[in-house]
Amino acid sequence: MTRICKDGFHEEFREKYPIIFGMAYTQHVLSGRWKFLIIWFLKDQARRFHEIKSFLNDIPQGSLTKQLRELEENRLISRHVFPEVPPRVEYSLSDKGRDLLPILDMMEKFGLKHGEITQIKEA
Amino acid sequence: MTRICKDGFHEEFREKYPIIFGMAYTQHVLSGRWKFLIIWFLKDQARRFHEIKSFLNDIPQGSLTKQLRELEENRLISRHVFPEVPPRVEYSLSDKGRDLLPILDMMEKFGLKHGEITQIKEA
DNA sequence: CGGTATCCTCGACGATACTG
DNA sequence: CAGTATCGTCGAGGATACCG
Repeated sequence: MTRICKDGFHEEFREKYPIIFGMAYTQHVLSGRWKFLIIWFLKDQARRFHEIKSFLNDIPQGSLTKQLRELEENRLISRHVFPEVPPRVEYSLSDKGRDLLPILDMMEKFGLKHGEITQIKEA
Repeated sequence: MTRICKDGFHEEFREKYPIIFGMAYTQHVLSGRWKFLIIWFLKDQARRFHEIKSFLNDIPQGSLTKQLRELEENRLISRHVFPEVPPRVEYSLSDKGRDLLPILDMMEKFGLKHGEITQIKEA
């Protein structure tokens, strides 16, 4: 019987249980409340820090920075610093990040087909 | 400019920003550490509580119950109680849950293609 | 403009014990 | 067998202030 260990997508899983490894890895890189929105927002063009922040208007700067750093560590996006004053930084999708778009697309279709709002409290 | 509000996939989003609503909803129903593994495990056949627990051997009973309840609330799985002693409960995928399988499949492919292990500490 | 640095809250997750 | 009930931990996310 296949058994899952705590470390989720530990390296040994890649050979032993590739399916689980694959799903767990993808869930991992997309984990976080804003990541898939950021990826979707970058799909057509590079965007500046402030543009992303405006798009996600409720996100605190600190959180956005953290999410962007994680996306960068996982090579889903690239960060481009222009040596200008005032500073200017652009984020764009990498090829790896672009490979996620079909998944986001299917998630969108699933949500639109099946989405029901239950148990959402009013603000 | 499209702007995201805190409530994520609030009802009004369905009309205003269907793409965001769809992705957010799908992320929501799949949120949780074990859910996509449970769905994947149920893909071919109904499974008893204990079978699922054995598959996810590190999961505490309480956590498993909670994940199953949430999946059931979101209509991704069905719960079937057999009136026997000792009790017997089977979980199976609903049609809605089955619609997630292609997404899990793509997540698997993405993970296998791009998965790199970084920053995982040894147990 | 595009960040860091702190501190805090809150809920997911988990460990353990008990039950119909 | 398949759950509840309770309590504790831990870290993501968020609020706020300051910086190159």
